Amino acid sequence: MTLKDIARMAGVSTMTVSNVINGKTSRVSKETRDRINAIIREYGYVPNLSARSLTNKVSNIIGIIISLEDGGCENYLENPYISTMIGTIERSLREQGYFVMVRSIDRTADYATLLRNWNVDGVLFLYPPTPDALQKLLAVSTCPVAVFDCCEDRSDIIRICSDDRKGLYLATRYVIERGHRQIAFVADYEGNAILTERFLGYRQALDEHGISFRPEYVIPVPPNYEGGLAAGLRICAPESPITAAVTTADISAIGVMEGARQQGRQLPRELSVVGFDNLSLCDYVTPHLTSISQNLPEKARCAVELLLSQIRTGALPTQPHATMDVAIAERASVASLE
Amino acid sequence: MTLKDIARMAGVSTMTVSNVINGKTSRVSKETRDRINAIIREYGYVPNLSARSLTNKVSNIIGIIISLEDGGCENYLENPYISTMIGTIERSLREQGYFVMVRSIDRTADYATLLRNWNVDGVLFLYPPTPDALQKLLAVSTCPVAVFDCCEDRSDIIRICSDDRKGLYLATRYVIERGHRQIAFVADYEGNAILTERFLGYRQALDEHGISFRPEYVIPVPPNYEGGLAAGLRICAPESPITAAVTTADISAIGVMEGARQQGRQLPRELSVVGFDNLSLCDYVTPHLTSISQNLPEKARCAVELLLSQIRTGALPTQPHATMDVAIAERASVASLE
DNA sequence: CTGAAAGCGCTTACAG
DNA sequence: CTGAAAGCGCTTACAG
Repeated sequence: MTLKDIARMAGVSTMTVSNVINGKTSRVSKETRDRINAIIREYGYVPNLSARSLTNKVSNIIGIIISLEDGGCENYLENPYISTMIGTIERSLREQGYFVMVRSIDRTADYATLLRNWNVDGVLFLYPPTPDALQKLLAVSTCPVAVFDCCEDRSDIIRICSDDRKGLYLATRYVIERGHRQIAFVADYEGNAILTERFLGYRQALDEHGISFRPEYVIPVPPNYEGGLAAGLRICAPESPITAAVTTADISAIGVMEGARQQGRQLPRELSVVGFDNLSLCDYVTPHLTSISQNLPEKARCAVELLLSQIRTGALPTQPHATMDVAIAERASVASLE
Repeated sequence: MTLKDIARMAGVSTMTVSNVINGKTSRVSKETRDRINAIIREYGYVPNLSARSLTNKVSNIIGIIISLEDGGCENYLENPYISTMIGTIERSLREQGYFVMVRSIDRTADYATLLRNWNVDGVLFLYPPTPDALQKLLAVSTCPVAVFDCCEDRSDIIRICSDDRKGLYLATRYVIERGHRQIAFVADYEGNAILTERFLGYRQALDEHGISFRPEYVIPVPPNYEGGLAAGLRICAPESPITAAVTTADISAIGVMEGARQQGRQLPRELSVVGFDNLSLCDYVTPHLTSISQNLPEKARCAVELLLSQIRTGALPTQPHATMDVAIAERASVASLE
């Protein structure tokens, strides 16, 4: 069933049908409009969007790009963060009449090809590419781009971040207020903008409370389970004076707890830990993990809104950088020291 | 840059360019072929797939459908199972030259519309719809369909299951072999084909070991965290003789453990628990959860293979129903009784 | 208010 | 081995 079929049935031209479908009601009399709409409903006509895309030069397709280039998300497959984001993004976009293509990319060329294959209207990067990779990707981009958690100070793309500095500030202050003074920061932040932000939050909380920073309390591990485990083992080595650890991912925090346990520590009494992301995972582990919550659905929706605004107006939003607020989600993984 | 541009540059017709691109090499002389390929490479030509889709009636788009109809996956957003599947499916399809559209659907009409909007070549359902819903969906399907974990005995679609019965048989036997006799089955299986399969595995293991089945040991809760929690509280009520629980989802098992803990039980000593799915979650909880592993990547790849085979040959595979083997992944959540 | 025509970028018989 | 023409299903100026 095509426009032509409907036109024939209604005894009008395809152009008139097209006008009705696209709501250009001013150009069609009420009678023919009703007649055409009745036929459309009766036969369940559905427009062919490839054809529309071909003439309109817009596809209503948004790409969710998962960059594999820098191995930054080797285990994205099992990351509940990813499903949460994809799910919320898909739903928001669908409500706005868009379609979601999910695509992992190995090389910049894959990305360039995808965009032109389908006339993609806009793309969302779930992870920030490295500055170099981002530069290359933007060079070949043919549509608006939104990047999550990209801390680079550039104003030519949409960026949606969380208040990372505040996140670790809150986490660190929280443990300080409970009497901790020997606090580890678990993440290899150097060279990573977002982790550096978080590190600065940690520093700020220490400074405000007159606790001097000790470089040896920074445990430079990747923010995943294995990294956390290694950190936990080190933090809880015999004689270690550290009583609390702040992390940059729930998974990392869970690794730290496991490491502490392997060193024979009782949790949370002998080591307090704070996560980051506030995944439902936090309720599953023992002790339940106190974490920094990001409100992922809001983050996803905010990105979608900004991206669609750019697509529709053709202009970058006046405020293309949004920072989502964070808060501490208190559970049971931090002990008060007496 | 279009076919026409290339044709002009090479001094040939668009048809010749098209033939080169589509590898119909027999119809073009080597020289013009090389000339055209050089131009394509130089200018980085990328075909417009909407146009190709329009003429070819095939789109190379595969839909991953997430059915919201029966609320069966209310919390799919944070389910790592989903990201694992989407990730693996996307990668397999990409390697075969296909594109993935992810789409949640509220009503059958959404689905019908999607398929015709884009001439979708095939669809994958991550969750089995209810039999009724499936019937409706198939009635409007215009392409091959593959459904995960659909136990209905129908041979007109591709179905990829795990050996659910064996899964719970293994889980139950495992705890029996460790001395347990009072074993709860945690899931409201009635009316759910897949859960019924698992229940039958539980029964079989009991029977084989001469343990009589007790209906009151079936805890009819939904297979999620909250359901597990409720089950755990009940299983570990004072005076309850139950010493072990087998479940149908890791999340459910984690809920059971939490419920047991809330009743003051020591784990695993005072309650043994087995999960299902073997998510990485199992390593994160305390005690580490013994579970039934499904090999999700293989499951995803198998589905992709069968689906593409049907798309390419136009005929349902001779064996459209695949059952993936399962195994027990031993961790620390089951205690041996003396 | 309505229509005939051209065009989006591609492929496929059909001729030569 | 190569090309001219028609067509996929849609929309958009341009006329009337």
